[in-house]
Amino acid sequence: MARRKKQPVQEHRGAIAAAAAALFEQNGAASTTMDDIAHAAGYSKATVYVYFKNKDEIVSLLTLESMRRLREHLCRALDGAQTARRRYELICRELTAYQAKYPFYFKTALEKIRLESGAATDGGRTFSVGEEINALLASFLRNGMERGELRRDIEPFPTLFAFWGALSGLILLAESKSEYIQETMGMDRGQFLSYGFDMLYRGVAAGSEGGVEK
Amino acid sequence: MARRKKQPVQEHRGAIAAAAAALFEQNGAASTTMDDIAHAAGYSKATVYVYFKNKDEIVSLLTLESMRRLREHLCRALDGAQTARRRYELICRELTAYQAKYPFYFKTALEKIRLESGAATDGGRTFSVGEEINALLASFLRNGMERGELRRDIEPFPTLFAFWGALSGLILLAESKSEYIQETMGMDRGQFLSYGFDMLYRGVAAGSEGGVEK
Amino acid sequence: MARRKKQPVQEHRGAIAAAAAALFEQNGAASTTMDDIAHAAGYSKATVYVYFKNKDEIVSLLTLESMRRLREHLCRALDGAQTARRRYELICRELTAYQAKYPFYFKTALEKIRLESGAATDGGRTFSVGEEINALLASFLRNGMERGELRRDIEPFPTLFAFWGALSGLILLAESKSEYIQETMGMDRGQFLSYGFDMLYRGVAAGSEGGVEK
Amino acid sequence: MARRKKQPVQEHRGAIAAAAAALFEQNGAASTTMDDIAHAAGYSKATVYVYFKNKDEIVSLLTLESMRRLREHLCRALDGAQTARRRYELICRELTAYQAKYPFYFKTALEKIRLESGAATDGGRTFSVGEEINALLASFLRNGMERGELRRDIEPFPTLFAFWGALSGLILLAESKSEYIQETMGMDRGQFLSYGFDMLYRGVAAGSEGGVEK
DNA sequence: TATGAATGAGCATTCATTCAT
DNA sequence: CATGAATGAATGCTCATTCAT
Repeated sequence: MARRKKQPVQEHRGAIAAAAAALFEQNGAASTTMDDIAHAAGYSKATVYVYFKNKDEIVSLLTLESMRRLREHLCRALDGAQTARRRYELICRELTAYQAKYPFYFKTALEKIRLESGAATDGGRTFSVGEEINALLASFLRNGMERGELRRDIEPFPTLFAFWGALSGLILLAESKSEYIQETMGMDRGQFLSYGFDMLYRGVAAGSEGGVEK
Repeated sequence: MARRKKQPVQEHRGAIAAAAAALFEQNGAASTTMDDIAHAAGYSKATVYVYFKNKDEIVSLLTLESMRRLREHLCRALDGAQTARRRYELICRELTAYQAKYPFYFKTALEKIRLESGAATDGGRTFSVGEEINALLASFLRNGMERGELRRDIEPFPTLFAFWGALSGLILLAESKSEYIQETMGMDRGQFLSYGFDMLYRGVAAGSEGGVEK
Repeated sequence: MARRKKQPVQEHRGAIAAAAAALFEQNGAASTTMDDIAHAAGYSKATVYVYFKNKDEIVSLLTLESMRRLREHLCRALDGAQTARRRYELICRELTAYQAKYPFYFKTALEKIRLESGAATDGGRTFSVGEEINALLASFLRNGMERGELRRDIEPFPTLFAFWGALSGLILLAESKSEYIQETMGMDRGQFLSYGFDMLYRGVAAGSEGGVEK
Repeated sequence: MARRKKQPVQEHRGAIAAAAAALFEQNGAASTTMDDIAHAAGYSKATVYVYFKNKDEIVSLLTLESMRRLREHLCRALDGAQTARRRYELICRELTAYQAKYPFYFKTALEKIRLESGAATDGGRTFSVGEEINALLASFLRNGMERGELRRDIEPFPTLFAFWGALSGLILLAESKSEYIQETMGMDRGQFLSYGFDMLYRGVAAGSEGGVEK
């Protein structure tokens, strides 16, 4: 009896969250007002407060969602192939696609991954998802090492983090400067990213072993 | 006549900018009010508006300054050594030091480098400095290739950009998650960054040539 | 037919009023929201509006109730003894006890007694109860005069009102400053009130007659 | 130089406070909005915030002022006569006049006197003034006892407090029910108050000694 | 009757910006 | 040139009240 009525709540939350996501995408979360969100969602501001306690709660929900979506994308990538090389390509492809589809979500997820240690944004679930993503990538690295495709002297965790930093920086730059890149190098975003992804991969690929002395 | 009067103007602008920079560093630009800046600089708020049209103009100037400072740091790095490997190390060291000293400036510069194509932030000068930095790094890459230290099949511009993206992402992540890194891997920020820098370098170092087939 | 249906209505109103009273007691009427009341009463907010037109109506009802309760307490006091002195003591005891038990109700009743001439709070019934209380106390005074315990030159109504004002002020002060009183005079609330009650009584007791010339 | 400019600030504060006091008088402090105050004072809401940090600051200032004014009135009363009886009359007259002139201030002062132990409303100064008022009245009582006009068995502090409670209750009731009093007893406020003041005085006057046995 | 749902009208507070002097 | 003074426009958030079902 109670259940039947509670369904719509999630729909309303979803509608509001969707409107908010779109606005956040355009102007950032800070510059988006509750009024904007309410109006975009077709509700009054007071109604938004019926479904969300806070502006923060909206942001948190969006963050959590973006993290989960990212995790799904990565899971799919790892499941789609066996070789490390191929898996890496899929990871990059998924990340790129995800960024293209949900730029705000992507940015948010990255930021959260960078800062997750902060207060529990959505009951700590965001943090957990971040950990899961880390675990996913760590297993990818370990598997690649075992297969002999990746260098044996790399340490999974530092490598993983370094990769995260480098990959996210790369993708973000590719997005914000795609026009510039197109003009000065005649490459579209995808080509540039492929180039960058390759470069990063070479840093961990087995063939590079011992190649560089300090 | 005009010159003589313009000198003090620059001094006032400088004093205000310095005060603003310090505040931005601590609380971020958004959370710093014009009141804060005026007070910290020892001027009245209205006076700040005599020297800067906008809050934005202050931010832009600071951005330009941060870009210039960054350029100086990089120049010093390239001048400090001959081998590509050593130069790379110096670049990384300078970047790390710069980030440690002026985290806000660093972030700003990176963001600007990523987004500079936007409106003329300070008369287009910011853009120019960005171009200079790019040129600087391009020459570093080319020189390294000529010396045989770097792979001959890399293309300077895409590589350069990919490097920027990756490096900035790496440094930013190292900063925002230094605590987490320390706890989970027992590495301090410097060690983690060294590890990441090495990884990135291997992607362009000569020894890796042919090591990876697609 | 009408009667049978109206019974439950009173029960609902009672339940809501009870919940409201408890909340008002804790946080005051202004800080208590209709949501709070509805939730505490186990109804939906809209249902509360079925039984009460207004928040004000709830407050009014509670006021009426508090007046009635006060009247009962006073009746009991007057019935409990014959001498004026003893009756006075009982009145004071009842008032003090009532204030201790229902501070909000007490305050409300006093305020209403002071202001009742205002708009008809609950159909004028509150006013009537106030009148009854006045009559009760007037009869107490008259009886005391007849018995020779109270001064013969006092006029019942002005005395009665003056007593109300003085007594309520005394009790309210005793409550709000009980801590301060304890600290500075080493008296607890009850002792202080006894002292004050005695003081007031001396102003009307027979023995004081002629004692003061203007 | 700085001084000359700071004068107007006090004037603005004064104007705002005056407007606020008038509004508080009518609708109470809680129901008066900053908008109301600003509008009544002829300023914009933002300007009010230039001169007062908070709504609370306005309330606090008004409270302090009302306490000080009350203290002045009482000082004047004590200075105006030598006999306790006459002094008492002057105190009552001053209080009545003060209440008639500044009903809100009066109410506020009484409330503060009742609750002063709370947080420092205006730098603790409000509390101090309250203490001074208490000291003033205590000296009045002691002096009256020494002169043989007041009972020797009264204890200054409890008596003082009891008097405060009773007097304030009396005056407040006289004000809020003046119409009712007029109608039912044919007395105006002043007459009623005189009557009540006399009644209270008899409770402490020397002649009443021993008149009442328990 | 009972209520889930929705909201209009506010509210205290902030801040970048303007302008007369 | 420098500034004291003033403010319009928001902003996140609250709550009594209404209404269709």
